[in-house]
Amino acid sequence: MGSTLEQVSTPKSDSGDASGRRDTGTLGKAMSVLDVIASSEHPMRFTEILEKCDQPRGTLHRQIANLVEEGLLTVNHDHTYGLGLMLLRYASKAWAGNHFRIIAEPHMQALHAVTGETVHLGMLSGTKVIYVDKVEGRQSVRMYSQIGNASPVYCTGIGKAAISTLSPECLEDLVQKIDFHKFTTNTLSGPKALLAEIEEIRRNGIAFDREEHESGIHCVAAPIKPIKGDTFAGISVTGPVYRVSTEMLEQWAEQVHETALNIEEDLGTKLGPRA
Amino acid sequence: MGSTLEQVSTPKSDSGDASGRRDTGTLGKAMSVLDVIASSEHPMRFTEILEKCDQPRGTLHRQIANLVEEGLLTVNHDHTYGLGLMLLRYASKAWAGNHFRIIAEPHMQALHAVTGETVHLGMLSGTKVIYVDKVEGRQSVRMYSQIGNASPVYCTGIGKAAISTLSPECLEDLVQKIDFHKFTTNTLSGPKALLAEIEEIRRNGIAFDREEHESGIHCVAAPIKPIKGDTFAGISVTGPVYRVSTEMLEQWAEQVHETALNIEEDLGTKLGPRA
DNA sequence: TGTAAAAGTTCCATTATTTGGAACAAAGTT
DNA sequence: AACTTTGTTCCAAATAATGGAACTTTTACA
Repeated sequence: MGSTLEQVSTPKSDSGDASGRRDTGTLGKAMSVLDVIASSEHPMRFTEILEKCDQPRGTLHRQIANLVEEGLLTVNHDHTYGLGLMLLRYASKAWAGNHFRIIAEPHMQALHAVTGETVHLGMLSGTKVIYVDKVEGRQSVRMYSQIGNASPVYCTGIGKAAISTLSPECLEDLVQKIDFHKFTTNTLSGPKALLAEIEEIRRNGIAFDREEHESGIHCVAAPIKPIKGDTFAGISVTGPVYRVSTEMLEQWAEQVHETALNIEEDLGTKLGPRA
Repeated sequence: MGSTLEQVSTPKSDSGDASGRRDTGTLGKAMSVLDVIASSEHPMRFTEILEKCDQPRGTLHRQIANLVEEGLLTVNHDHTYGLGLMLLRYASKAWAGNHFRIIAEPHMQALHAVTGETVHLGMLSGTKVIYVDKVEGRQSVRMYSQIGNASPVYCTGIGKAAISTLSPECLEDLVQKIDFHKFTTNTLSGPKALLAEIEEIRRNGIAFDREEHESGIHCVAAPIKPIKGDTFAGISVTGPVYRVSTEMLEQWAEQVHETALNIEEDLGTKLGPRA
C-alpha cells in the first residue's frame, strides 16, 4: 500500500507554526502564506507578512494577489490582510459533510447527558488535534467557539489518545516533528515523557489532560480507533478543576471509553463494509 | 486606485458553481478542484472528479495529492475524497478575526431582542452572499448551521440589499455573471426583474425576500454601506411565514434599517479613521 | 476462482508558470 | 519640499505543472 495519497491524517509538517513548513510546490507556498496570516492575531500589513515569509517582494505580492483573487484572503481598507470569506464557505461544507462527526454526534450527546460537562470530538492532523465537534450545556454555543481550533497533540487528552493508536513507526515519526512548548507547569516537556505516557494510554485506553494545556482545565479522553484505516481521533469530557474533581474525571473514564467503543462500532457498520 | 488587490469582495467569478470558473494559475486550478468537491453532496471518487474537471488523469492525480498534502482534502478509506480538516482550522481563525462581524454582533443581538426572530449578517462574495453570523432564539445554535453558507444574491434579502450599494458599473458586471435559477415560484427570474427591484431598494434602504429562495421563509433586510470602501454586506431578520406575517416584516423594516445605520456608524469610528 | 474491465498511479520530455532582482510609483513623515 | 517607507510592475532565468502513455491495482462478473 505505498500510495501517495494515503497519508491522510498526517498531512505533512506541523502546520500552523508558520515556521517549519516545507513549502513544496506552488500550492504549498500559497498555503504557507495563509498560515502566516492565520497565525497572527491582528490583520497584517504587506511588509509584516514579507518579514515572516522571507520571499522576494515581487513574489509575495503576486502570491497574495492570487489568494485574494480566490477569496482566501481579503484586503482591508487600510491595506491589511485577513483570511477570506471563502474559507468559511468551504469549512461549512467540510463540517456538514463529515461522516465521522455525524456518526459520533449522538454518542457525544449521550456522554454529555451522563456527565453534564463539555464533550469534545477531535481528529489528528499533523502534530495537532483539530476539534471537530463540541457538545456543551445550556449556554448557547457560540459557533466556532472551539470547533476548528488546533491544539498540539502532546498536551491535550484527545491528542494523546489519538496518537496512542498509531503504529510504532508513525508515532515515532510524528513525535520527532513535535515542537514542545511549556504551556503550564504540567505540560509534558519532551518525547520521552510523551512516549511513556502513550504507553500507559495504550494499556488503559484512557488519556488524561492534567491541566497540561491550560491551567484550571482538565479532561478525560479515549481514543477512537481507525476502523477502516484512516481516521485517528478521540473523544473527551472536559471541565474546570474548581467544579470537576480528578476523582470525578476518573469515574467518567469508563463511560468515555465505552462511548469511544460505541462510536467505533457505528463507524464499522454505518460506513459500509468495504475494506 | 487601479490596484490589483482591491477587488476584495468581488473575487472573480461565481465561485461555487464548479463550472464557470476561470482557473488562472496553479492556485486557481487547485481551487477549482476543491470547488468541484465542495459542491458535491456525497464524497467523490477519483473518476467522478475527473469527469467534472476535464483534465488529464495524471494532472488531476497530482493536484489532488497536493491538496491532500496540505490538508485541504482528505481521502477516505474507500478512496473517496472530501474537504479537509485544515479548512475548519482556517475558517475558525477567519471567523474569530473578522472585525466586521465583531463590530456588528451587539447590534445583531439588539435587533434580535426587539424582533425575537433570527438575525443574519451576510457579506457579498462574487455573486453570492456568505452568511457570517447569526443570532437566534433559545435553541442551542448548531455551529455552522448557517454560517459559511453561500446563497445567490438575487433571491435573498441580504443579497439584494448588499448589491444595491454597488456602483452602477459593478452592479452591471455582477448581474451579468449571475446564473438565474428558479428556487420557488417567487424567485426573480432575470436581470431586468432584479435591477428593477434593486432600484426600489436603493430608494427605501430596505429589501425583502418574499419566499424567493425557500418557500415558507421570508425576510426583511437592509444594506450596510461600505464606509471605507470594501465590505458589501447586509443584515436581515428572517422568519417562517406561518409565524411571521408580511405586515410584521414591514413593521420591522425601520428597525432593521436603523440597525444597519448603527453598524455603519460603529464601523466608521471603531475601524480607526484612516482613508 | 479466473478473467476482463475499470480505476488508480507513475514517469518524463514538453510547455507554461513562478521566481526574484531591480526599477518604478505612491503614501506617509519630518 | 525632500526623504523614507511601503506597495507595485516588469522580464529574463529557473522551476514547476502538464498531458500522454505505460503500468499496477482493484473491482465486477461469469
